[in-house]
Amino acid sequence: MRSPDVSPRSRSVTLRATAVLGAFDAEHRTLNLSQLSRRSGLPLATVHRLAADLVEGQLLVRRGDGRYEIGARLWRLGLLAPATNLRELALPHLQDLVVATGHTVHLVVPDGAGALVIERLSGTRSTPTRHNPGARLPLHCTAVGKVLLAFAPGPVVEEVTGDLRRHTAYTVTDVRVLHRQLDEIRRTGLARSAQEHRLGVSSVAVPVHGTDGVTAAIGLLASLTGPRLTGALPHLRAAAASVSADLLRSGLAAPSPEEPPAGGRGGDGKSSAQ
Amino acid sequence: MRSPDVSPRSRSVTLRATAVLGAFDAEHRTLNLSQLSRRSGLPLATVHRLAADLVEGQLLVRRGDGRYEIGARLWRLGLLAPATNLRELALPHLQDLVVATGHTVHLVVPDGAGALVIERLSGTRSTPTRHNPGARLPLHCTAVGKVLLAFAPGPVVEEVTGDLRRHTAYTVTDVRVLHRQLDEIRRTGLARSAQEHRLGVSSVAVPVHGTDGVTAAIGLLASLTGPRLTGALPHLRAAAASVSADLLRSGLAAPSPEEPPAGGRGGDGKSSAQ
DNA sequence: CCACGGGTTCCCGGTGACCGGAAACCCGGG
DNA sequence: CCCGGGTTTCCGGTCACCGGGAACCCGTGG
Repeated sequence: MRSPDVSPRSRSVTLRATAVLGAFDAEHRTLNLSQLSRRSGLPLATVHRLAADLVEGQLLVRRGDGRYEIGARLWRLGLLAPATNLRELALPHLQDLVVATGHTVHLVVPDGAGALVIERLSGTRSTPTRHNPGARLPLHCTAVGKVLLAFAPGPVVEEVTGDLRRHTAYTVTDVRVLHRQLDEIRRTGLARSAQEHRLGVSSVAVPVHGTDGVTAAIGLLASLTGPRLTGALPHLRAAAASVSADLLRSGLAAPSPEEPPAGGRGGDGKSSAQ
Repeated sequence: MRSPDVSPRSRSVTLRATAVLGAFDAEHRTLNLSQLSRRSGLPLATVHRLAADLVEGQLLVRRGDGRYEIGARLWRLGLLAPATNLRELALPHLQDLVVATGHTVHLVVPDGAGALVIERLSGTRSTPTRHNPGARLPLHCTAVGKVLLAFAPGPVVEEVTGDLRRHTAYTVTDVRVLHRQLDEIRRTGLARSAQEHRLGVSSVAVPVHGTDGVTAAIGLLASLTGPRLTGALPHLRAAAASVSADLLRSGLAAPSPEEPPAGGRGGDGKSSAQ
C-alpha cells in the first residue's frame, strides 16, 4: 500500500490504461508518446497502442503536434464525481464570502491522510494564490487540514501524527501540541494556522457538517501584509453554516435519485444525454 | 462513423472500459452493477470484471451500498484538461462580473457542434440557474452559442444550420435570419438571445479572443422578470477584455512548459506528485 | 552531403488474459 | 416457504494483447 509505483506488473489491460492516464499530473498536462511511456513505466509499443485506444474513447486527445492531453470527455466524466455536488452547492456562499472579506477561500474534503481542495476562490485583488482545485494539502499544518483532522477517524489521525513533516519553522511537529490544538478546535469549531505551511501565509478554517459528521472544511487565507483575518470570522462561520444547511437540506450522500420504478420492459438500456 | 451506439462491437478492452465509464451521466451519477451493465450494453459478468478493475485503478469507487460512482482520482485527472486552464484564468473576472451585475454568468468553449459550459456562476440571489459546468448548449439559440457560431469554421456552421431545432416559439429556425444575426455579431461583437432556448430567459454574450481567434464566449443570463441586461453590457465587455488579455498574456494553447532539457540519463521516469 | 539521435509508427508470432454463459449465492418481500 | 432481482464466482476456448525490433521521419550538426 505504500508503493509509489502505480504500474509494476499490472495484469489487467484496464490497469495499464489507468497507468497511462496516471502519467499526467499538474506539472505534466501534455505529454508526447515517449514521455507517456517513461512516466507510465510501460513499453513504447504498448503505450502507443493504449494511448490510441484512449484517444478513440475520447479520454485523451492528440494535438496537432503529436502530444497527448486530457480530453473533454474525461473532464466531463470527472465532473460527475461527488465532489462536484458539494462544489455546486457551496459555490454561491463561497462567493459571498470572498466578496464580504476579500480573502482567498478554500473548500476542502478529507481524502485519505490529506485534504483535497474542491474549490478555491479569490478576488481579482487579494490573491496570494496557490493550490488550485485538485491539489492536496497536508492535514497537520493548514487550518482546513486541522479541522478535518480534529474530526477524522482514529486510523487517519494516527497516520498523520506518525509523520508530522516540517514545512516551515512554524510547523507544529510535537504530537502533544497538535493534540491540544485539535481539542481546542473541537471545542471552538475554529482552526488556525500561522505560517505553518507557507511562510507569510496565515489561515483560519471552520467545519462543514453533513449528514454524517464533518464532511468538509472552509478556510480563509491571508498574507501577513494584508488585512487581518479576525474581522472575517463572522462571515466565515455564517458561510459554513449556510453550506451545512444546504448540504443537509439537499440530503447529499443520501440515496440519490433512485432509478424510476421501471415498469415496462427492460427499460434502462440507453436514453439520456447530459 | 455515424453510429450513435458507443459500444456495439468494441474490440479493445480499453474501449469497453470507456463504455463502462460512459454509462455515467448527469442524471446517473451513481449506478449499481446491473444498471452499469444495461447502460453500457456489456454483459453482466464482463462489466463486473471491468468495474472491479476500474475501482482498483481508482477511477471508480464502490460505495457501501454496492453502487459505483466516479472516483476522486478521475475527478482530479479531469481537472488536468485544458478547460481548467481557461477556467482558472477567467474565474476572478467572472466573479467580478457577477458581483457587478447580479446576473448569472456562463463561460463556454466550442465543442464540436455545441457549446461546452466551462463555468457557471450566479449570486446567492438572482439564479434562474441551470446548465452546470460540463453541460452542452446548442449553438443556434443561445447568446454564447451564437458568438461561437459567428466565428466557427465552415463545416461546423453547415452542420448547425442544417438542423435548426426549435426549442421555444422564439427559436430562430430560418437560416437566412440566423446568418444575418451572425453578421451582426461579427460586426458588433455582441450576441443576444431572447427566450430562444428557454421561455422566460434572455441572454447576451461576447467573444473571448485567444491566440488563434475566438476561443470562448462569456454570457449573462436574466429572467424576464428581473433587472434588464442592457445595463450590464459594459461590465460584460470589460470582463471579456480582461479574460482575453490574461489569455494572450499567459500564452495559453501555446507550446506549454516544454520538457526541461533533460541532461543526464533517461531522466523522466517517475517524479512529481500533484 | 551524410551520420546521428530522438521520436513515432508498424509488424508479427506466441500465449496468457479476457470473455461471457451459466450456476450458485444473497436477501428482502409476500 | 418460494420468488425475483441483484451480485458473485467459475471455467475452458480463443482471440486480442503484448512488446521486441525494425523501419520511418525529421531536425541538427559535423
